[in-house]
Amino acid sequence: MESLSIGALASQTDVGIDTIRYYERRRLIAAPPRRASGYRAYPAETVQRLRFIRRAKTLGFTLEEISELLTLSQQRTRGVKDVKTAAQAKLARVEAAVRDLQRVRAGLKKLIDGCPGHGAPEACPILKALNDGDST
Amino acid sequence: MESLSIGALASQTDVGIDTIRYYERRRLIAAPPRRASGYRAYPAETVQRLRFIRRAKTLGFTLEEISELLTLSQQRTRGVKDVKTAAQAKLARVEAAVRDLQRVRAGLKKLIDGCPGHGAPEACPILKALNDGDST
DNA sequence: CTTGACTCTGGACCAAGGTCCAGGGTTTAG
DNA sequence: CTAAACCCTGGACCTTGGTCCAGAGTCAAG
Repeated sequence: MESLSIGALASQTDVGIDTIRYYERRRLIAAPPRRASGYRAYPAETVQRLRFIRRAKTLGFTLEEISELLTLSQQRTRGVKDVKTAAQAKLARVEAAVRDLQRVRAGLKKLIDGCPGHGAPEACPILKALNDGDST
Repeated sequence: MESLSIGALASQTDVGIDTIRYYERRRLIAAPPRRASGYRAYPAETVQRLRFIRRAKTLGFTLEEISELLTLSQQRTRGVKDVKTAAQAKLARVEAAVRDLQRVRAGLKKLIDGCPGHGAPEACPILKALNDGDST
């Protein structure tokens, strides 16, 4: 059996050593067997697991959510349904976040477009809106 | 001169007492004069200032950024230009965040649409993408 | 005067996701 | 053999924006 030191694992997955140990504490990856010296000896498939985590993170999943995905993905058939459901729920949260940010974007843009960029503070709609309310 | 206790200020602005003291530590609001008892005695205009902060927060500004806005808005004419510039910079950051989230949204949606929702894990594009990469 | 509501300070604590450190032991190349 | 590079543990620390607490003092109403 090939086994990897934590350093080798870190460089193959581009995940920091401290982060790998942190994931172990968070139980995202199993505690690996140890050598006589106490060094962690990872089975090769841990590479896959860490890459899974990395990719899920770029999709915006939290570690908590990834933990659930990992558990679900282990179940042969039931898992697939639940994974899809979880992904759909996440999609809904992402879409809500997009809408929130777009509302903010529109508010900011409106203020900026109305601001001459010079003159007295009273003439600046940005300052005016912040001071007087009506910051739609 | 009217002056407000911290509790009165809190209820007029809908900002928590602890939060007001926190803003004082963060120097978003000036340390007010004290009564003989040590109680804070706020001038009436602090209400405006706290509302300014609240509105800027709903526009997505961080406390750090709000601190800058407040400083800038105090300067008579130079301030207006800089406030506009700061708002534009913030708008750019918000727009970048929207784009990031939309990229995530598209990635998630694609995976979900390709997932049958049942059957073997190998047939699920969500799990496949997370395991094998290519999670565009 | 008494009671309850208010305020003070300093510091601890929370989420999330790590990062870094000291003070050791281990492994490996030369 | 030695030095560099690696690894171990436990715990402290970071960011952001607060929130909560204890133990003490103060204020207003009745």
